[in-house]
Amino acid sequence: MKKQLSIKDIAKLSGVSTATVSRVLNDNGRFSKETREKVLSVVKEFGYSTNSVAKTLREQKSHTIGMIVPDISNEFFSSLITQIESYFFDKGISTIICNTNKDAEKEKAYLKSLDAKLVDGLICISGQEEIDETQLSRDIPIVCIDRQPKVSNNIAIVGSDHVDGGYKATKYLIDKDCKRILLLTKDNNTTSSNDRIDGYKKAIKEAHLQLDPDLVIRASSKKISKFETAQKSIEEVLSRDLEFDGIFATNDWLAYGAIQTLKKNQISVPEEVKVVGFDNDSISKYTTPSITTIHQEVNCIAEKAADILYQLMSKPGMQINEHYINVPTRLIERETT
Amino acid sequence: MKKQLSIKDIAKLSGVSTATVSRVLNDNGRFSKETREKVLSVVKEFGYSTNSVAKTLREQKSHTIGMIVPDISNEFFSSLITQIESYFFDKGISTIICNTNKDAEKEKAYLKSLDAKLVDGLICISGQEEIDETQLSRDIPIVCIDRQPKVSNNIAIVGSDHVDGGYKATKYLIDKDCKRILLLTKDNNTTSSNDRIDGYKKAIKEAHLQLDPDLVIRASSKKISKFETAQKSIEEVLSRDLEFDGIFATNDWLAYGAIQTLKKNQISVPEEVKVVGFDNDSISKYTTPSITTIHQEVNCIAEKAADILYQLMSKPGMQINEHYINVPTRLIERETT
DNA sequence: CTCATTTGAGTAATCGTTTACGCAACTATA
DNA sequence: TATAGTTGCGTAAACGATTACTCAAATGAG
Repeated sequence: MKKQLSIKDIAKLSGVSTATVSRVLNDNGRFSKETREKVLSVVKEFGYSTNSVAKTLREQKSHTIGMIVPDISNEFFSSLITQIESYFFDKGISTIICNTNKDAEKEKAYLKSLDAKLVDGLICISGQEEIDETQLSRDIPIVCIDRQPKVSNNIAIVGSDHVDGGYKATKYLIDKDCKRILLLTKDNNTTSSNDRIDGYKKAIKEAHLQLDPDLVIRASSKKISKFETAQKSIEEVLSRDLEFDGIFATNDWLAYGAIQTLKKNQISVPEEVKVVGFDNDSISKYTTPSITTIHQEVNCIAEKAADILYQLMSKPGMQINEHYINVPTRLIERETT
Repeated sequence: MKKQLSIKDIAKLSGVSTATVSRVLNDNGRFSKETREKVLSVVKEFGYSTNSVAKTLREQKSHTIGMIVPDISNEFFSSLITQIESYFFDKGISTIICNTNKDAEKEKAYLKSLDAKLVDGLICISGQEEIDETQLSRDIPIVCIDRQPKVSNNIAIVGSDHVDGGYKATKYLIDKDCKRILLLTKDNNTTSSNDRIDGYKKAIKEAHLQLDPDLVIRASSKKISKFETAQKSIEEVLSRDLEFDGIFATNDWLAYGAIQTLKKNQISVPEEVKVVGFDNDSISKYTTPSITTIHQEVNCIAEKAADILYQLMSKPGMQINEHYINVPTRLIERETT
């Protein structure tokens, strides 16, 4: 049965006080070279490592950030996570990733738990509603990605310019001579997809095309994958004999599902219908035909979010000068248009 | 500036001692109905929530488990994570997910950090080497998934029966009349892929086919995606004019990459070459042709792992009776065979 | 040699909980 | 009316670190 060694044990073994051991380990305060050697050798020999719970309690600082994410299996999210986590790791800060599975209750619970764990910062990625930072017991620095806070007191919001992304995608289809463009999206209510839809509408209006509500499909995605959601929606649309010559899908898996369904119905892409997706997910790159899509600059978003959060954490009381940081998107032309 | 309330504040506000507040909040010990009401109302009014760092320090129990995973963007892993996390969430235990990005140093650092955070249990998923549980300062219950511990003292190892999976895949190709089956795998050294290869060899030998080392491709996957890895390997194989009529790829993205590359080279699947993948990743289901694959029972693996860990956590000192829990795989027939 | 300064290290308070222990005030029993 | 048992709650000691205060000893300046 292993027993964790405490700083007291090390103090006793090195013949000094706990204060001295602490000073040596944190290289903070005064001690002679000899005591240093002595303490370090004891630490090494007996394999002591500091109890970070006690350290956190005393310092009121956990050297840890929390990250709330709706779905780690989403490629865009997992890239963000990986990069942000890596950024903070290099600074000696560890990351607690909380996967809420899009469950609002779970999100609340995790928010509370992170708060109680004294995390030094918070990154909140996407989600159905605003993030409710009001229930936090302390003023924790927060950065949102593709998400709004409830009271945007001193919270930065980083994300792609989704309106412009949606606009670019739609405009591109229009330029390719599409007249009736189907908008395919899931029925969840994230700010990012709403923005993309706004971009779509903007482009349609600007081109003086008819904004046909029938062409806007908010597909229910209960318990089924995005692919299947798209499949079902397109089958349904085809059965209604609704005419369309272009599809803007608000993510690549929807686009992919749509394309496969069109194929199955002997409708050729891009000849009869052109398709644009969103996210530049691997699937868009590797499928045949490869999917024209709107690329989000994940690296840039991750870096900006991490940078801002780190600054907020380092300088308590710092005020954010820019609340919204919009990162431009990029259209990637591929075979579906 | 918000200041976190402590139990002392609540005690003062309710006119009782901290002990009583604690007893009420944990419903543990004796107190009158009136004090209960009083304390709870104060708690509600002032929005107190307990500091779990202090609680953890005092209880020597964090109600938290750690999970070490090489790559959260892998679909199999992210399913495991989601399910295990959900299992423990329901039991009031939160999960810290650590993404090591396949970096051994990072893994060590995170292991140490989780140890220092006093996690009550540990799940270690896959990885290049054995998990080095010897550097832990306490006896933390551990369950490995597709992974070996360094000293398998009292550690359960859960996972698919990869040998059998590899065998099934290969045997199936053989039954479909393939004579020269290419094995396509990444050059990383995980136990699971090694096992799959063993299964391949077993099937080949059993059928008295020639075990041609040229047919075993361990593709280098440095800095490129699995798809590209497969692409490169197959191009290379084709340029060598190596003959083959079947491919067993140790995961679905490799299979997918291989299929697309064959197509590009006017080799038809399944007519000229039949392909079997592994994992039953979404891609295998949704691509055309859909990929025959070996399904891993993620739900079952996740549940078993979680169950065992939870038991070990609940009954300290409990001995594991079964060290290896092998979950059978299932072949899913699709269009590539 | 004297007095001021620097150096090294110990003492004890603190962070916010939980809980063993003790004790007064009730309640119940005979 | 004693006495035993129960109930409600407060006191204080942990948990394992950090750090503000001390203070003796060593060092330096004049």
